[in-house]
Amino acid sequence: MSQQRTGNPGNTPGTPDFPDIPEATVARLPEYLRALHSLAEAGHDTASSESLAAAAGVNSAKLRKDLSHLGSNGTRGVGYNVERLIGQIEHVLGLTTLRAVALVGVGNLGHALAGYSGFTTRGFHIAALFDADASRVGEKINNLVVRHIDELAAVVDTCQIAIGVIATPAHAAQGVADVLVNSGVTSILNFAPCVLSVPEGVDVRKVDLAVELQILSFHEHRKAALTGAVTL
Amino acid sequence: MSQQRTGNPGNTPGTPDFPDIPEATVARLPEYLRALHSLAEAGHDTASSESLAAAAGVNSAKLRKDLSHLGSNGTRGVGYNVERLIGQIEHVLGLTTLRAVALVGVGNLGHALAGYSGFTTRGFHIAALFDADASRVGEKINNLVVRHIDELAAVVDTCQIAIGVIATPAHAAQGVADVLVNSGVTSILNFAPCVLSVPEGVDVRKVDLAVELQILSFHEHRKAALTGAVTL
DNA sequence: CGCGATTTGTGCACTCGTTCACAAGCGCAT
DNA sequence: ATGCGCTTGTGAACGAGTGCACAAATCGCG
Repeated sequence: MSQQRTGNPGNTPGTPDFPDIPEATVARLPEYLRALHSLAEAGHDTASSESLAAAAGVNSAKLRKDLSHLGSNGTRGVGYNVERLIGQIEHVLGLTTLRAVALVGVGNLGHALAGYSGFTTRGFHIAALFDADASRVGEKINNLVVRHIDELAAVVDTCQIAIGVIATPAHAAQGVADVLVNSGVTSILNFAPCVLSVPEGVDVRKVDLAVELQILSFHEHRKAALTGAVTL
Repeated sequence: MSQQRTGNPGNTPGTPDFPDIPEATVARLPEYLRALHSLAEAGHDTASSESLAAAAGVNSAKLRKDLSHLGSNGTRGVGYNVERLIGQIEHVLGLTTLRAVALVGVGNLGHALAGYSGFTTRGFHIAALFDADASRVGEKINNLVVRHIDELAAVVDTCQIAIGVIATPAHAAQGVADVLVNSGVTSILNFAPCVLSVPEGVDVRKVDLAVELQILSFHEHRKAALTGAVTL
């Protein structure tokens, strides 16, 4: 996974109401949430750490430790109450309110993201689409009209948008990030293959699709070298 | 970043020719590669660890240690030879040969991936598209015709495809993974929000776009709680 | 009511990754 | 040729994350 984090350099304060949760745990909570939803659909109303861990693809000790961070209480001898745990994780992740997201760049990837149902079904609402290309402005995708990027500040402000998604070419990404930040966005998901510089307090996560393939390529390469060596 | 790894449980053998490289380092190499290309385009022929680290968004000590793992030699007092280092990283990542990739699922996301230029420009060649939906078969995307998934095994075999990308709905993903593995694919990039079970020796990386947003949501939530507390 | 089966929560040891700080090496100017 | 400034490579300290193993807690049943 490729990612880039900024802001809050290491020290989660840890107020009583807001226990400090390790970043590694936070990164796994969404996966647990997905697994829980899947178990709930299958009719389970409780789940043991063992079964839940299997559904989430981790080992059970790690899962228990992770859940312990959010003051969770399963019942010993029984397991976790699925519905209750879903609620707890959603609360911690801040998914109790639908979050509005601004998507910038409706090229190949942006277009797909705009239509991706996974966002809407998991706590997010794509509130507005933007592009710098005037010829794309006005286009309608999924009942949302594409606006020119100059309107971004105004829309972000009126819609109370805190999260921005950048799906532009790399050369445009930093400029878009600046506009987003100046408009009040404090979290950015960046699909452009470049490093963004943002002021402290703004979180950036980076997803680079080619990077994932290159990591796989490494393992392919290694496997090939090893089996080759074995054949000798 | 959300990811899922399988196979080679921890122990990279580390043959003399193939030094054992920590997974964390491997995950950063593609980013260094991108930064190097960008520096090369800008006309630099050498780069210090400091400047390269800045371009890649890491600190210089980490970068130096990472590069030291691949027996790299920069020159003290000068820095790294950009072209040479590009070659070295490409070699380690196995990017010296163009790798063929099979893409399964040409829905919203798959469609975008098929057209994503970032793959082709960075060492990969999408060799074939597949879908289970007969009404999509025959459709042409980017000069590639969509084939029915039943043809997958044959095509993977004749084209020597080792990497598969799954961009199907979650419920279809495991089935597709099984077909891929049985056809000889040994690395899978999974965009479906579910855990795949694959035999040992097969590598799986998972990218879940909604998970990234949910992680950002957590930080938003935390920031809101903190500034709220400060205002009190 | 008590006992055994089961499962959580967690202290501890350990591995892995990061960061610091500095010695060794290189080039250039004098 | 020598010394000086710069940069790499790395040993060592540190910190975060993982996994084990077990005590504490809960339920069901006799």
